[in-house]
Amino acid sequence: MELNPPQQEASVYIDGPLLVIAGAGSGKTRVITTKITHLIKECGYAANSIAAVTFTNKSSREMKERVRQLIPSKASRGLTVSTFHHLGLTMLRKECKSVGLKSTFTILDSQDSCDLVKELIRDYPLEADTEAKKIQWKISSLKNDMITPEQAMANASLESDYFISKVYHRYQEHLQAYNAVDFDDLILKPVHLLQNNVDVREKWQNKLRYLLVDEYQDTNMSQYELVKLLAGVRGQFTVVGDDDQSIYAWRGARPENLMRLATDYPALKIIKLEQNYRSSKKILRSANTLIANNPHAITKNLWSDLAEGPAIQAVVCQNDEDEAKQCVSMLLHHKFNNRSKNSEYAILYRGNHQARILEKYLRESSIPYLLSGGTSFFAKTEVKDIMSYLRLLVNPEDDSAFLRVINTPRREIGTSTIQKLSNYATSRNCSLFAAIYEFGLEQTLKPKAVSKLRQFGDWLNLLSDNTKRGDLIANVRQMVRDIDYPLWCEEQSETPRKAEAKMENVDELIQWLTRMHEDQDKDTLEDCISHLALVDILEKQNEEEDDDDRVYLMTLHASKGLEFPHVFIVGMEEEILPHRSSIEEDSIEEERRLAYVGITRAQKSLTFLMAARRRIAGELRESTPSRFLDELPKDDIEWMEKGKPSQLSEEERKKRGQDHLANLKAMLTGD
DNA sequence: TGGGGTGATATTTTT
DNA sequence: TATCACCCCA
Repeated sequence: MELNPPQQEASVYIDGPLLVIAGAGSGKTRVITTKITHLIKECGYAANSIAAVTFTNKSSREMKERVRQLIPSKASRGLTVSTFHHLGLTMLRKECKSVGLKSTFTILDSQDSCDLVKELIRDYPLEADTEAKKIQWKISSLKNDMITPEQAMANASLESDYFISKVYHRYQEHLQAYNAVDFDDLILKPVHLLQNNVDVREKWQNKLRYLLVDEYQDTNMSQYELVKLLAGVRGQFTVVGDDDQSIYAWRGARPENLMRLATDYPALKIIKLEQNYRSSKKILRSANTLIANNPHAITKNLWSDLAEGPAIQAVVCQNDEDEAKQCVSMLLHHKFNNRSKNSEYAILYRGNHQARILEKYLRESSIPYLLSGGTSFFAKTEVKDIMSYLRLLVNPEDDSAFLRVINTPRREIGTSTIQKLSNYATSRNCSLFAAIYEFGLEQTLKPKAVSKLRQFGDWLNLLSDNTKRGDLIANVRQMVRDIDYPLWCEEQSETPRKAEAKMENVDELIQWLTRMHEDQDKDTLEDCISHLALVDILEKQNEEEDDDDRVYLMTLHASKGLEFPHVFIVGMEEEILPHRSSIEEDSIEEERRLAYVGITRAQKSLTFLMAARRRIAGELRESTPSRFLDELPKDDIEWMEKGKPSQLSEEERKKRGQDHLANLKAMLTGD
């Protein structure tokens, strides 16, 4: 398939900074990947001087894959396709000395940093009403806005803000002391480095001579700054985004960054991709009509060449149970009539809790589904355990890893021993690991406890030595054996099946390590581990499980960037789709964009569902149809009411419903 | 150490 | 109303 004229223009334009406004389904990834190959093949750019930046591991993987399809891997060797955070990490690894980090620095995940905040506010029990999660969130917001603790303290007008900035200050001090960074630092530290160090800045500007950024409307302040610093005055970059798909302002994204570019780079060229290759005319018209209710800095007229398509359905159900039931039954009907596969359907909703009831009915009808947004692979205990061992192996000073691992599996080192060890380490201002071998420890601890600790320390030292010399992966496997981890898994699981699943996860982790070790020429364990900490294997697992045919179940947020032939959006009600708090905070526009994102996921058919009554926080409440439904073109929407109580008794209806489902199932399976 | 009882809490989430 | 984190006790 050929590129259309604006796509073509965007992929060959290299005379200066370029902003591509890419409407939903307009083929932006194709433009980016084509442009990368164009830069390498036609414009003489070395692959290793090009960086394409995305937000998620998933999209960066996808982009890598698509580049691979376009040019031989030899030609793209050295090309950077990574997330913002990966790019930041790469820079930090190379420049850690300049920002006061030892090369062994570790990355705290959100759980770790939350624990750290919790620890920090423990000393202020009076202020504990604002709990750790919220404070962590605010610290993160400040960091995304590039506000230093000092600035935050100076700006704080409220007592609570002042408190938060004080915690922020201490938080940063502790990170420094731990030789650790959090996710936000992966962007922020490189930004500060490039701002303050001309040599380093020029070095990176010369290394990365062309930048491409995807989903630009999702960049926050620090990411904007990073791109700007890397691009420099030369301004050789292409950014792609869509202001109508900005749905992450609540976590610091600044969609106005799109237009800010025009100010910062007067030479900015703007190209719009307005042909949609995804949705039927009716679906696209609905999306356009809806989003026209938002103010626009950039006008855009998305059009489609595809068929008119079937009417969009809006189904009013009795209550939330009924809504889920109708949704599943309509899906089943549709599937039967169109002989389609489960994987052609997606059910989208505003909040994760809405998934539960859908799951219930999907299970009842034995429809397999894929729920996105479960516990991430790295949040699983077994993975966290092994990761902590690995982190400790790389950096024995990593206290949080030490604490997690010291008595897992059990080593008969109890809380009181650890408490004393920790006190001692604090007084000597050294790491927990270092404290094990201090002479003074014998005064506070029983000899038995000391010998247990040293036994652990000796083991770790030996393993660490072996790892430096011998085969990395073999040593990791040896470690898992040494600690009898399979046995521990069995003890921790109710069923042998679960223990097995845990060990499979451990194995998956090691396999990832192996792969990384082999193909990304990361020869040291520490490189592998720090990279691994940034990769979400869950996504990978999902993809692998994808080949069986399942209905997709996900939030509207999670659906961005995806497409499905048939889409159901449930909970089209006031206080849910414009969410209640968004109504209160007067941020309807982002909610409208969220609805827009949902609608534009659909290729062929689109169905809205709503419940006339809904259980919210245990209370049955009347609900009003979402205002967004009123904003859609009337002629394209077909309204219907379902689940009206008939003369039949509740029992009878229930039975008929089940019979109906059973019939459908029989038709489908007994085909 | 794990289970049970209790109380708070109820958007969206990636790295 | 349902879930979850947290705490305490055996």
